[in-house]
Amino acid sequence: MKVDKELSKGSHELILLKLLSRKDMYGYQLIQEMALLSEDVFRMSQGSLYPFLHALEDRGLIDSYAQAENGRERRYYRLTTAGRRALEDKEEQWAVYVRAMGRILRGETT
Amino acid sequence: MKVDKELSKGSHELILLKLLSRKDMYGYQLIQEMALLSEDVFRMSQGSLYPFLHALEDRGLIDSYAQAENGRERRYYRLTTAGRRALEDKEEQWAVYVRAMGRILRGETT
DNA sequence: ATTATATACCTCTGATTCCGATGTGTCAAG
DNA sequence: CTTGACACATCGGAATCAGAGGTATATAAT
Repeated sequence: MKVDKELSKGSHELILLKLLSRKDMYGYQLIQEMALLSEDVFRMSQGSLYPFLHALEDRGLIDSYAQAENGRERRYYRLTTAGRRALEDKEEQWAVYVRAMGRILRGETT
Repeated sequence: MKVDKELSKGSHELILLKLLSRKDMYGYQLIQEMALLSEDVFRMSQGSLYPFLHALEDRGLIDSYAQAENGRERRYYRLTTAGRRALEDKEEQWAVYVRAMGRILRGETT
């Protein structure tokens, strides 16, 4: 099942930072892993991914290095220290967000 | 705590439909209830809300009626049958979305 | 050989979503 | 008689994202 993109939008940063926190990855690979892990709920397009990665790099949350593998040039992205901090922050925000939605959906008064 | 708006964006439709499924409400009231129930995690601005409500009305998910209360004119919004269906759909999508994010954050291979 | 497919990178443009700023007017409290 | 909470609304800009398009290589199929 695919959810409306308005929902999955906005979680891209958290997802990418999280994936990169486990191992360095290149763009194409990030798209595949994201789809695999989420069971196809998150399918980020290349047109979204690459500008996004460049922006994260500009903000200093990730950096990158080129590496040739079986003749193909790949650009690997790696989480920086600032990126690791940003990830922690995002994960906490995610938890807060989910709890808040839970309260609304269950209709609790507190 | 307030989460980055990129996260809370996209949940507006689900939240509004859910609130209206419990009782008819007017715009200002929706903003207040949303903030109260979410403990200030979701603070929708008027500049977002009213165009949003009009759009939901155009799509037939809600309708509205004016009602005067202590001299003040209020426009109450009410969920339609189509709106109720949309809400069910959105709630299911929300569950799918949260599960998928959970898998990614926990790093499960399946 | 050649064609198709998967891999791998990238940019540009438009659509959509949302918020801040701004505007109108009412009511109650000081 | 002014300030602040209430209540409605529009407009313009900022940000996010996907689709369409472009380049190029490796491999499998025909």
